[in-house]
Amino acid sequence: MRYAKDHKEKTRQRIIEIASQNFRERGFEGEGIASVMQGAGLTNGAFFNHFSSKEDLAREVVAYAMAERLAFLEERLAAGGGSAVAYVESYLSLRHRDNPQQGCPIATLVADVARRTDPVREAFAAGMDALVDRLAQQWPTLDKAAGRARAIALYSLINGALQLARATKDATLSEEILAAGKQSALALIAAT
Amino acid sequence: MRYAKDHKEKTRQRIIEIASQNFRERGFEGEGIASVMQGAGLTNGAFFNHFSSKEDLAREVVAYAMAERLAFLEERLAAGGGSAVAYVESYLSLRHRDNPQQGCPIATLVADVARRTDPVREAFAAGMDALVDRLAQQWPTLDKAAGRARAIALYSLINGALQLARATKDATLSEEILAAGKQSALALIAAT
DNA sequence: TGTACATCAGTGAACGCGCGTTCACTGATGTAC
DNA sequence: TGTACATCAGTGAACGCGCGTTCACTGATGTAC
Repeated sequence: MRYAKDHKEKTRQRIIEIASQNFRERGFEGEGIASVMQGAGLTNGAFFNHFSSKEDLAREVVAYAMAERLAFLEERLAAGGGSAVAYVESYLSLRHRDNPQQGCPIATLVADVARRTDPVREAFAAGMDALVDRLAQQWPTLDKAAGRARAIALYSLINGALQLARATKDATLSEEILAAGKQSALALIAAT
Repeated sequence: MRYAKDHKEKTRQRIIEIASQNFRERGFEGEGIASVMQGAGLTNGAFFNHFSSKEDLAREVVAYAMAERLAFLEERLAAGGGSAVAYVESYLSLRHRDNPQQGCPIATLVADVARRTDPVREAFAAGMDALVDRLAQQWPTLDKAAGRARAIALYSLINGALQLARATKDATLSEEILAAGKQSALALIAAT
């Protein structure tokens, strides 16, 4: 073969990584294939050697970003001695608000996903389910359904607050939202 | 003058109403001017008699939809004898999940707003602020800051859950999310 | 009252542009002998 | 080892299309006299 055995696979992965940042920053519809390929150091024509369509890339990006997020959650929980407090605090920080391109894909892509085709939606649902399962372990005394319910509520709350804070970024309201979200999320974590 | 005094104003309003539905359903970038105008029974050329640009329409739509939502919240609170329970239950219903085009503009437009220009964002922040103030009255025993904090947390939670339920609509996860969101939201309303 | 004119909301074709996608071609490298 | 060939990731121009926006024109109606 012409290149090292994993050359093509590495290129494909690079495209997915760039796209996962650009899609998070500008949305699926706000970011074009040519721009993604340029970011990966390639020209647009090479795109279709790797993906059958933009929608195909969207599916890969959602799966990749959600898996990456799960790994990040694991790491943060481990660093916090099993507690989700540190995770929530970084989630509702100014740093996360101002850097969507490498932040939680739920907050940046959920609205886009709701408008896309089944394969993209399925990838999102699978990633979401895994995140919920992992976060539910935060409350070992709750049974499975109750743990998942609380994890879902927590994700709804912090993801909803983060999106609101981003949309109101220039108003004082934005920091009020981050603070209120944090307070309520910490109470939810600590509830008996 | 050629038409009745308020003819142009009525047309303008009709365009805003159609656009507010279509933008909620397909996003700002997923819906075109020609399609909005066709929905209003006009051709695309007439658009610029009423708005200076698509971004200008976006600003009007956000202001309109947020004001409409405030009126809806008022009405629901009044119907519920001042309680937000009925509002939350309708918010996290299958009916609302499946009809974004006439539902809460926060859930459908917040991600789009975060990526738009200042005028659109300011309209959103103003509408959001009014909604928070109104919902805060739900807890007359709390002081102003605490009431707003709780209103913000409640909006973050239900809006976040609704978006997640929409993105996972075809999976069983979707109804699990609605139920978990409802349970947690009702607890938040009732908290002392 | 009747008629000529002014107004201006709306029409519809055209504009340049960027999009997703296609495709004939290139050229660096691995393989065969 | 050296050389001819096969492979295929990547190039770059082209495609049709829909977008936001512009503009010369239309024609229904109110106004002036």
